[in-house]
Amino acid sequence: MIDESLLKKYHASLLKVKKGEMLFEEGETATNFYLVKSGRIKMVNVSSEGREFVQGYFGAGQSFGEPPFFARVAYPASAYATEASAIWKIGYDQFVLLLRNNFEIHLHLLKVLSDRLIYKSTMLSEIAIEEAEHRLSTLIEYLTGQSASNPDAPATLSFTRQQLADMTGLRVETVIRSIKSMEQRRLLELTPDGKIILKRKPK
Amino acid sequence: MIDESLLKKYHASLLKVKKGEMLFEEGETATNFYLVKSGRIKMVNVSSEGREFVQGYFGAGQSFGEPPFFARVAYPASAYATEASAIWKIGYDQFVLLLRNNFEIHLHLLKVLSDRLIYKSTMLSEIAIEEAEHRLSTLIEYLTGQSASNPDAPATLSFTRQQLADMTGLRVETVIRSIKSMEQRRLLELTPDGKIILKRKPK
DNA sequence: TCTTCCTTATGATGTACATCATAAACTCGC
DNA sequence: GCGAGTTTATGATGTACATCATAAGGAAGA
Repeated sequence: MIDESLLKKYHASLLKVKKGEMLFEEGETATNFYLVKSGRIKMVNVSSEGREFVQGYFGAGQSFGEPPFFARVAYPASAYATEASAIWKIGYDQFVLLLRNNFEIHLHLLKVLSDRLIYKSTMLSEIAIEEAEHRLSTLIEYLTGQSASNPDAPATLSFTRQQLADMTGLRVETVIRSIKSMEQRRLLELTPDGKIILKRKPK
Repeated sequence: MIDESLLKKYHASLLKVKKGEMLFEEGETATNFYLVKSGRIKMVNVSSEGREFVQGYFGAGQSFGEPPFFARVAYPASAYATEASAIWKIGYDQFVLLLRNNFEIHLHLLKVLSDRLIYKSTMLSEIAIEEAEHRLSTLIEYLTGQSASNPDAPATLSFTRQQLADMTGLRVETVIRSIKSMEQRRLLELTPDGKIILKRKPK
């Protein structure tokens, strides 16, 4: 969303990371604005008992880790590459300067954070007060909406049941059973190979 | 955080609401930027089975409902006054104009949204993967940090156990039992009248 | 001051989901 | 092209928290 020439103008540097490589860890202080040029980044929390919660996945064109960057506090989660990636990074003063000179980007960033806040608020209330199937259908609806270039096309989801579990605070077995049950009750559809989730007709 | 004369300059209007009055409801489209002048606003989601989840409380000087306003989508939660309140409201075009002419406020807003995003992310992972007592101590730590003017002073929390329950997705009885248990194990302290929670010594 | 509603409290019981176990299909790097 | 590690799958069992019930102490308002 931010032009590369603009990033270069404000002294952004390009960081190459291998699959599995860590970008930052929970607790570190945020000093850079990150933007994915290519690849895929995963943000996770790990509980005291070793359970994982995925805050989000970020692909080409998306920035991540902005909240602690702007709030100037420690990262509330860790980030690492799930595949070889190239990441733009830019320091605080330079980025603020960029914002000062580019109102539209500044405003767009407000929208990006707002979108994310809506997602978090939605999932927060889902996980807090709704049960497994409800949580899953809300997440699935959101994810299909995200990935669909054409909102009318029956988009297939490329997330595994394990990934859905990690984003909903459920366990794989529960996700597997819930999806199976929802499929039997025609609340969602599966592709012939049984692997990919299809969104049900939009209401 | 935004000067009143500035709000007036951009044609903000002052809205007076009585205790219990609704400001907007989940599903409505967001058309105004809201800022509390005085009083207290509560944002909540209600589940299909009638369970409540509180997204947040907002007092004097705080804005609320910005995410759907900037993202130009429907509210993900409802807001109402828990006491008689006065609220500044301002339309989209006017507010964008205000931002365009006031870089510091624009940047500050980025920080406000960032702070909120960090809170949501933190609670999301807590509720998803940690158990009751852990969730509660994280929330209590956050809330005491929020309200403490002096971070060293042993701040007392003025939230009821019901309110803590509504913010953690737990039920009152569980909060009561957890707090009692934590108090007995000296993980937190209670005031003599047993009603208010004291934060433990900062580590 | 009396009534009503909220808050804290505690015990008994229920349940959605986690956990543990086991396995077949599949995909991926070497 | 073959072990190693995912992914989907299903059954048996465990448990943290919810739910239900009941009650005493306070605050609020009429």
